[in-house]
Amino acid sequence: MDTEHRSNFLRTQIQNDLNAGIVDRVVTRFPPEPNGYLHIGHAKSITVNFGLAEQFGGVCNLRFDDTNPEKESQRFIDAIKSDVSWLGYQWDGDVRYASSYFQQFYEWAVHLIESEKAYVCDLSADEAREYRGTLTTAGRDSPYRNRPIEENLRLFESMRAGEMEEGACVLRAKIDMASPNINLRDPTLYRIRKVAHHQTGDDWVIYPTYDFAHGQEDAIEGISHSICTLEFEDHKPLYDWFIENLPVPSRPRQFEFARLNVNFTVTSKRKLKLLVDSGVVSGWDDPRMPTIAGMRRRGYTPTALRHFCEEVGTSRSDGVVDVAMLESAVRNDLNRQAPRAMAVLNPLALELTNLDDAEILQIPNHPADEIMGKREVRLSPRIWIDREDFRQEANKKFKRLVLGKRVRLRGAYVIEAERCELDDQGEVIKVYASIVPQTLGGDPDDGVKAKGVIHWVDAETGVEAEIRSYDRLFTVEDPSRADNFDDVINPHSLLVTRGIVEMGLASVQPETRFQFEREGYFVADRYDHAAGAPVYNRVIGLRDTWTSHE
RNA sequence: UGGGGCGUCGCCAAGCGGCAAGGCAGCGGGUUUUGAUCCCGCCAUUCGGAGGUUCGAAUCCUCCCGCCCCAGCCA
Repeated sequence: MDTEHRSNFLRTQIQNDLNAGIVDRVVTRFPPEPNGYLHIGHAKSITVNFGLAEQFGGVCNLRFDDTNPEKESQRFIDAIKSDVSWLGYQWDGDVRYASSYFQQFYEWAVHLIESEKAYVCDLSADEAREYRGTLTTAGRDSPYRNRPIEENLRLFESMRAGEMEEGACVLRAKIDMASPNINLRDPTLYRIRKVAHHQTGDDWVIYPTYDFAHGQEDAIEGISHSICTLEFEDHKPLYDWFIENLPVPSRPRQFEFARLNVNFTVTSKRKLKLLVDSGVVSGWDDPRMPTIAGMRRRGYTPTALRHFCEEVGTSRSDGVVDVAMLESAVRNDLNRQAPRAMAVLNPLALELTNLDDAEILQIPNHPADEIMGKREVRLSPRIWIDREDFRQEANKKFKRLVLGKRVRLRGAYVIEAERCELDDQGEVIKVYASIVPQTLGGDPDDGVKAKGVIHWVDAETGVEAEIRSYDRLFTVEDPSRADNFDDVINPHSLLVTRGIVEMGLASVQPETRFQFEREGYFVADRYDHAAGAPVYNRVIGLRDTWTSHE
């Protein structure tokens, strides 16, 4: 799919493994827990995992890491599958579920008990924490640590049979309570949770922890490179311990990369959920959300997202990527693939005093791509222009319409403003202008060129549309550090107005993207746009190197 | 002051002992019926700091400094 690959440590690692014959086929996996919507950080993980498989001719699985039924649901599974597909990736075979390996995990847990490497511990959560010690002091052995194998077997079976209450006990690995790596201080393998599971129903009342499940899931699926984020590096010794002490079918290895952070946005499920629950945004797929569903609705493209992830690279150093990089990727793709059209966001009436009958003009859909063809646009005596594009007087830097001066109507004639009407407040309510003859395909004969070009929409055929202009959700670079979310929410992140769009824009399919010339990129809303009642979201404005110079 | 990571241009990031890629942002200039795009040019004698090894170090060694992660029966 994407052909250019810049160097990074994962690609180097995999290439070396292939060269050395350590692996003969690359198999990766994207393993989300279905407890929320995917966000930009997951997009990174998806492109890394699927991208690596693609580059090296391997495959990538989509596996739901559903070991904690309390927070998970089918709704999230559906949303995640949809997001991955939308990004343009196809997982190998069927979707996998950690829950479909529960019986195997149970048997492996019994295996550990039988080899005296796991035991049932009756310590309460609080007691266990106390026994665990601290970062600088060793932990103490649980008083249940040396229960006989038979007793452990009996107790574990009892846990599984639902004869124990939640929290009464857990199954723990017997490793080293004095390890400087806290993950090795007899970690929990199984806990009792008497809740129905979205996939396995009431089959189980004990569920494996991430640590006990993940590596074995990878082993079962023959994952060659298990890629995760940096915070799991401390878990690798444990990951390897299970692989070494269990009769697993393969020996996957874990590699970690730094998670993606983007300034002016938050990427933690907890905080995103807070935005949704507090009503700051309309939902997980609100166009201002950094969720994949949100960015999709905003009008971002899969290609832009994939290129963005490739451009930021994959390394092991923590960093914060400038959101401008994401916006650049979006503009870059849209500039290439979005047809041009005209829409007046802030309508001001203009009458062409010397145009008797309407004309049909042929206007190119893309300035650099003839293949996109041309469209017919009607020009009648009454049109709309943007209020920002007219001034009664202005200095020479103002390249738009000024009384007594000329400007080019995009794709049409050069016009000259004659006079304007004001209301009681002194606001301009209508402009009268005349067409300069012979200027359809060229400059005026008298040599007085137009100062600039403005967009317009025919008043007779233009259609009123709802325009949703989005801006960044937060006012500060690092919103996650704010004490109170309310202090850093941008109160102007959504501005709803009514504009006039050219006729053709009213009947397109939802999610069709355009560049509204001189304004920015817009997308017909995925849900609310309808023929005859157009709703457009501003994806991103055009790059602007001028307003700050005025 | 336990363990594990990371420090290369404002931001991201290549580089793996031979003399600092690229992208984003920024700044100049050109083209332009989008103040867009496109094009051209500029933008780290220097790689967290200090020593050392070497003919030669961002790359190897030592010490120091800074930042991130770990004490869920979350993932």
